Amino acid sequence: MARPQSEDKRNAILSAATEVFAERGLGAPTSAISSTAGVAEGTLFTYFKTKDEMVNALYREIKLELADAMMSGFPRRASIRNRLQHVWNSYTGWGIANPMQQKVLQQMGVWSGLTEESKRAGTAPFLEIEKTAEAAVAQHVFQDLPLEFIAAAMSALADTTMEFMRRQPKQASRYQSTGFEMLWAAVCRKK
Amino acid sequence: MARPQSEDKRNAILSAATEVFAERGLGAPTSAISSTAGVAEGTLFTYFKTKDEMVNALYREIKLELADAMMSGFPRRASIRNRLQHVWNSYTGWGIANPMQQKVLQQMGVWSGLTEESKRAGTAPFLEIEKTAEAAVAQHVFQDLPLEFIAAAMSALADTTMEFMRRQPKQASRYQSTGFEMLWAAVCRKK
Amino acid sequence: MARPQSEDKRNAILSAATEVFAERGLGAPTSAISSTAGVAEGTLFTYFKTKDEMVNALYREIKLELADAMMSGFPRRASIRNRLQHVWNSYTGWGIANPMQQKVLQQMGVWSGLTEESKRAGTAPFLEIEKTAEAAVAQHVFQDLPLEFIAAAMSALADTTMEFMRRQPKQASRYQSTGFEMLWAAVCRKK
Amino acid sequence: MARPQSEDKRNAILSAATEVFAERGLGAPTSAISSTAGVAEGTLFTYFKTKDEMVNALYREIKLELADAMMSGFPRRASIRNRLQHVWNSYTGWGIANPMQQKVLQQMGVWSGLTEESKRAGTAPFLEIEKTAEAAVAQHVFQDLPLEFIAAAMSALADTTMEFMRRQPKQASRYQSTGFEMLWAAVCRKK
DNA sequence: GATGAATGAGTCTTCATTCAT
DNA sequence: GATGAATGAAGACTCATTCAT
Repeated sequence: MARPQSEDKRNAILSAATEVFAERGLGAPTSAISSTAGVAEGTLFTYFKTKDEMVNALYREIKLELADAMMSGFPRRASIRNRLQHVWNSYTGWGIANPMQQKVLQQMGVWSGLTEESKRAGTAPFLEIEKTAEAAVAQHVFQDLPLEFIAAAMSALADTTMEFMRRQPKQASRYQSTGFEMLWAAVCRKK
Repeated sequence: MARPQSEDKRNAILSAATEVFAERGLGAPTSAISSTAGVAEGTLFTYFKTKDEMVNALYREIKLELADAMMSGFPRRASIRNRLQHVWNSYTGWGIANPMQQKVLQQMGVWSGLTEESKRAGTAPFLEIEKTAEAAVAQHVFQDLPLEFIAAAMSALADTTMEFMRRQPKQASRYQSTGFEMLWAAVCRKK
Repeated sequence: MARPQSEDKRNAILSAATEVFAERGLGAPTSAISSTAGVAEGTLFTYFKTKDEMVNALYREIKLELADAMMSGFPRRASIRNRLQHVWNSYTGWGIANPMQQKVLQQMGVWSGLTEESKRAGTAPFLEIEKTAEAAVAQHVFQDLPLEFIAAAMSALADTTMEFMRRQPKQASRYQSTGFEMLWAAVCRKK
Repeated sequence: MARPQSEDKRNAILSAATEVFAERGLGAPTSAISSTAGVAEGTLFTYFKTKDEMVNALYREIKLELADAMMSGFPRRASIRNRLQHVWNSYTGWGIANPMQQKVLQQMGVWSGLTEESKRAGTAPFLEIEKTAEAAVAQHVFQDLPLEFIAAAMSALADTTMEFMRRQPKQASRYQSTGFEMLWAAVCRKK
């Protein structure tokens, strides 16, 4: 099928939205986004039916980017600890490299407009990680807890860690590795 | 003197705000709040100069309530672990008992209108806890990390835990105690 | 009859109104007036049924003061020219001494809420002056024009003169006397 | 390109504003203006950022129209008296023909929102007249007074005259010519 | 009578969305 | 498809006036 409209323009809009939302919150006007994107106000609505739909699309886009960053170079055969460390490092690394995206993601966490479908789509690309976690539970490495909970805990701890990495850039790598040790300790089965 | 400002009405407004914000986000109209509170639209503005000021007031109010809940019965003389457990239990307990307040607090975490003063006022009542943490670090029980980081990590983990306690009420107490063990493991100095 | 309410408070309100209106225009809120007057917001409405009524009252009050200033020492027996000069000097003198009152009076000139009755009441105290003018017309000193027109012309010229007296205080007395000569020339019958 | 801003619509808004302001004062709501203009409430704000800006624009527009009326057919070579008479006649003529505009102009005279820039822009087109007046002073025809004062006096006298022309239309031309004679007498150097 | 909290209609302005060009 | 003017329903906030104290 022929790709309608211009992929470039769509990206420009989402990228502008990221910038604007990071700075002014999800309440920022669409006009600020279109002007940042260098397109007309109306154009936004030829790519997205409504603002809410656009925010949902952005959510999925960012989640995909994040998944990409995390899955690239994923050491499928390494030990569980190493795989988890990869996840941790790539997640926090991505967050530091993409502060706006991460900030927007946080805002979307308390936004009521996210559709269930978006939430589902947002978690889908992390399948590989889930498998690792499943294995970890099965092998009695992790505690016997729902994967979702472990994932959420990791995400929460990572967000906290990133915030401090950003606040004290000189200590960034120390926070990153300590954060991981904390996660590992938290998540592993106790002897 | 004429009718004095009524503490009741002020509370009704803040309480309505909690309800409305929890449901519709901080972007909810003030008119929804005043009507929920059963007062005229203008009345809100005799108690708070602007909407932003009202949100800031609400933030401080909730933080105070939370501090109250956490500090009441604080076992000043108990072991560090027991003190931390008290903190954990009372925090998660409060969050489960006051889901709207907790939700609103989370939204305020990504809200740009919070004044520095409010943030300061919001952390002030947790002094006792801070002291415990300081002692824990000094006694080499906790890892050598900034207190703020430990606090943030705890708060993040607790929020996550509460979410799952709410989702699976039957497992609530299991989540609560496992969550604490995770925190304790994460935060303690490794041998 | 016993004087109801306090004359003092009424005066305080009107005086505050003068001050506030001079600075912020007739659109200024009644609350600004009551607070300047040092009374409660509601008090204003025990002295005046509505804001409009209050403005009308203020108009009459100021006009009376002005009349007082102009009629005191009026040289009833002097020549027409001297009587007119007295009027001119006392009017401009009053305006310079009472800039706020004069400013408010000007604003009321383009205000649509002035009642016909107020307008009538406002001109009444100038009867003596009118008589002078009538005499001047009768004696063929003034041109044969409606008194009202002559009065309006004088008032307009005086307002202009005062404005310049205020702008260039060092030239004030020069403006005052030149202004009068202009008026006299304008108004006298030509040979 | 999309629909460009229409000069027509802008004019419709300013014209409606003139009508509404003349009737109800500058405090009239913008909604009255937009509805009179036959556009949506929001449309007004695509043409003018704020109400104040719109009022300033209207001021300049009216002043320009007035200047146009006064400068068209200005007898550059005629005697000073004839030039002044042209000014007088065209001013009062314009005022009678455009009562709403003139009323609005008067209201703006006591309005505090006029920017300095607008005031400057408003006087600029009257340069030719100023030159005449300068010449008149230089040639010892006019009294030695600041031009601004002479202009203000003329304007004040003209406003008064117009008011009476309007009140007694049958006497209009008599008022007009008498008014001019008064001005001329007032302004000329005395022998 | 004095007070000032309470009221709610009214104000300016914003903004998502539509639609003529 | 792209544009940006047009729309009008909100939204936050103001203010004259009322009324409980």
